[in-house]
Amino acid sequence: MISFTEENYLKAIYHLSEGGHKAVLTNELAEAMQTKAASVTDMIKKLSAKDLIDYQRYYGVKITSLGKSTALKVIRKHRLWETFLVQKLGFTWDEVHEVAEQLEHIQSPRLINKLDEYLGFPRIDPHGDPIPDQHGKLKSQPQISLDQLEPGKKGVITSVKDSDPDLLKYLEKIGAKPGKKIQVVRIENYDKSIEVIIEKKKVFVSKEVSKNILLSV
Amino acid sequence: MISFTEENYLKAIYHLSEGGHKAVLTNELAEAMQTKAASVTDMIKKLSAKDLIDYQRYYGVKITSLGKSTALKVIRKHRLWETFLVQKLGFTWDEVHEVAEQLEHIQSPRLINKLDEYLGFPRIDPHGDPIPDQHGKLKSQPQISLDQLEPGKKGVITSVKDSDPDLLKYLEKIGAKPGKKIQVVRIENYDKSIEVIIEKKKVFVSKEVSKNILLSV
DNA sequence: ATTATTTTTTAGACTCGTCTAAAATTTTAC
DNA sequence: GTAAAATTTTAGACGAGTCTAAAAAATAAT
Repeated sequence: MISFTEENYLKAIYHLSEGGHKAVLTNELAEAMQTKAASVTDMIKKLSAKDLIDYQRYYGVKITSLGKSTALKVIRKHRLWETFLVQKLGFTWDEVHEVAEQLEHIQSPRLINKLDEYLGFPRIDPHGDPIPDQHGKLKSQPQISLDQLEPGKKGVITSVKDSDPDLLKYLEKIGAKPGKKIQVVRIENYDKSIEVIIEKKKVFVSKEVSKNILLSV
Repeated sequence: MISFTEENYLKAIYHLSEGGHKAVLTNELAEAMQTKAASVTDMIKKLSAKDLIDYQRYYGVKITSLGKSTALKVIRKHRLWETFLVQKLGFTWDEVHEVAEQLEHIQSPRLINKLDEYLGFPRIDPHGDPIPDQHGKLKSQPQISLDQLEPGKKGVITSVKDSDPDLLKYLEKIGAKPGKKIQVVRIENYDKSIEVIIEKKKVFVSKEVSKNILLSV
């Protein structure tokens, strides 16, 4: 049986490795998990013993295919619960992350499949992130972040990277939600802040914010 | 902060004490929690230090009013989730207990109040048990168990004590669900099994089963 | 290429919840 | 009213997950 904590580590490794592509360093993981490097090393050994990650001392970890599908099953639950909270209970998209962090650990395949059905088998969550299937498989469309888009070019917002409530409330206010069209007007050379058009309105966003807005082009 | 385990102990103490009236003995609690008496003693000290129970060594524990409302808030969550699972996700009443045992520990007053609203502020759960309010207050109607009803007398099934799936499936089959009228025809002297009429049909139930069927008269 | 710095790992300890075995207390039996 | 039996508590230990401090390995600097 996989523990609550192990699931959280695995999820962090999945995200930091950008879906299992990069190796993840001990300190990165410690930062992400709000813990100390020594604790990470201990946990890494446990996950490695369960074949969820490949571990070589001093070289960081890589997630295995078993680890990846395990992580994606947790992410599936997280995103389905977020969808439920927004669509059925009337939460706003900046309120759901914390609660979903708890709900994602409920163990009941029957529950999650019934929930999926109840929600009408949604493909994306309220932040635009794709929802993995029962087997932990994810179809991901190619996407780039707003800071990589050149002036004049257009895209459609697919999702938002960070789940920080302040960021989400801000994006809500400027109308930057998944599904909306966005066009880059100008990039300020000094600080790389970007002038964009969203729903016919001109808006300025900082480079920091633009890195969190993901687009399909 | 109260832990997952502490919540479970407190709930067990509440139930074993029949709502806080009786003192609960260490061994009773060990039996209920599927653990050893020594472990119970340790946990009792922690709950006592948090003023959730009154503890005198060798004499068992009594739940305090703080402990009682804490337990009832957990029970509120349990029963609201059970109601959700049955009413919205299409679970049957014998399938919900285990999942609700997990869901009841989710910490989010906002979530549980939104859920309550979404369900239309239900007063009872799928087993007929009353749902406590936000403050951990419970209105309980007086009820007796079927084995205490005399021949010829009638009652309305209010709830079912045990949440064992086999019992619930059996009661479903014989039509003994909350809200149904029930009349005692005869009590067999030898084994105290009872012949009853539910929805115009004669049914025999054992004493063991009859103790789990609660009625208002 | 040797030293200095950063990163990672080990060693030992702490809390939580659990256990077994032994001691203390209460209850029951005679 | 004392002995036997049952119950409860203490003592000491263990695994999970965490920590601090120190050692080891890798990376960067001169």
